[in-house]
Amino acid sequence: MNKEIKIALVEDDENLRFLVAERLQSEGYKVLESGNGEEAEAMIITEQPDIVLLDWMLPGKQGSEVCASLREKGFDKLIIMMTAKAQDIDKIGAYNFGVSDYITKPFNMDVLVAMIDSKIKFSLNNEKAESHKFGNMEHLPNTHLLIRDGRKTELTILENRILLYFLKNKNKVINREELMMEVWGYNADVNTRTLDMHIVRLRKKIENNPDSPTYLQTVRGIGYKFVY
Amino acid sequence: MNKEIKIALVEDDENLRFLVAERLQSEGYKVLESGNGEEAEAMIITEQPDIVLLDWMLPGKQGSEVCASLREKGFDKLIIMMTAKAQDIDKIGAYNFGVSDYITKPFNMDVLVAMIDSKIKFSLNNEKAESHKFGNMEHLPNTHLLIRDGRKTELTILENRILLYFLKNKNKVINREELMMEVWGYNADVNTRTLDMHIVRLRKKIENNPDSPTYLQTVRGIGYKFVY
DNA sequence: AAAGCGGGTAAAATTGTGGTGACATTAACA
DNA sequence: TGTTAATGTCACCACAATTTTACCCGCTTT
Repeated sequence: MNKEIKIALVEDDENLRFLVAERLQSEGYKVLESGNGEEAEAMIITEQPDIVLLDWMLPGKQGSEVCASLREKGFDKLIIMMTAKAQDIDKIGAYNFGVSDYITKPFNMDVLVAMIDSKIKFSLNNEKAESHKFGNMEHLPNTHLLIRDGRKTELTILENRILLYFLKNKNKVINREELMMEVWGYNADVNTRTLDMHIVRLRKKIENNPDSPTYLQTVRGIGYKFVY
Repeated sequence: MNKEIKIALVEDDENLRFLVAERLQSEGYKVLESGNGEEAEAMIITEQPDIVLLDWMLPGKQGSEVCASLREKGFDKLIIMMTAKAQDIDKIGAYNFGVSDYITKPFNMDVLVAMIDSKIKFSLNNEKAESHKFGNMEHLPNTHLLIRDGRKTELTILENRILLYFLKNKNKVINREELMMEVWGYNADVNTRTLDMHIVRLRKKIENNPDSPTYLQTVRGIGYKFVY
């Protein structure tokens, strides 16, 4: 390993924390431990670890708060949420807090390590997290954020997915079918109006003047295209 | 089928794999099989199949890892995840690993085939990014755009279709019937004036001086021809 | 229990495209 | 040069595609 990777582990259950920390250390990572939200936050800001493993249920301060707070303070590395119930995350809208990914407890240690390895490789390759700029905006798909002149707007999961697809296919006319396939998958059971609705909502977030869109343009009779 | 479509099938359950592979082959696809994540990865990178069918639960390396790893290595084709539990995918955040779509096991073979067909249809369409140049103009049929010295003009569906047809038959005299057939199909119930009208509108966009067309010329008594 | 959020839908409002008739212009040929 | 048929142009309108408004539902948090 050519660079020491720091991982912050925020978990109040000491047994679990010990287990995870030991395993991660044995994998060659440097582990920073904390069992408390407030403390963790300060530590993370000063230490700037490459990955944060964050428990969802923390005494005092909720994981979501810690996460949102870190993002506020400009922390842009990976945050992996650890949660008890599988369904929680999406329901909770965790991505809106800036969570990059999550793993459900109880988890297999191998899976966790694999996940981290893969994330690390990715973020090292890309140095910075993936990001697309257009006009005075910047889209950070990993954090579901849209930055306009420094001000942040949160995107929902669907908005994020739609925008990302457009950005990957800029200037190309995308028909509704294709877009729906991309967003809802093959078993799309939503009607076309719904897609249009999401376009409207997205426009409100990305367009300087949503009434006359400059980026996300309609192509009458076909679908839309993203121009920049 | 004008092009051989390659599908990589990564599944450790040999019975299932055999069934799927056989069906896909009978549909005319070339199938590359693998029951192991590591091996599959190498194969996919070298073979570059058009679609990867990837089991989520693999011995050794998780499907998610394989997927993420493939994406890192620049593999940008479709990856369809096959998973046991319906809820898993969204919960797991599979899209973050680069999964394009998923199908839940047990699945109906017909559904799988339909899904693949439909996916293929799009990804093949996407490959062609044609462009036709004439004079100081450039026509991008996929974007419905006409670029004249860097300035863009939008084309409507019909304009785009008509222009494309002319460009594919440059210097050839096209009679009205043929053109109407091309644009409105065989049950065209529009009158001839309508076609002329579209020619006029198109000329306004493509001709430097629409009053005396140089590209889209009239062939009195027959129809039109596109000269360049 | 109530409020807030994401996301889906129906229905009304709006808009742009394309079709048409009426008329002008042109080209061909006597 | 006059006649005629073919083509060009204009202004208008219908209609379908799209946008907007307003609402519902399920879920979560307080």
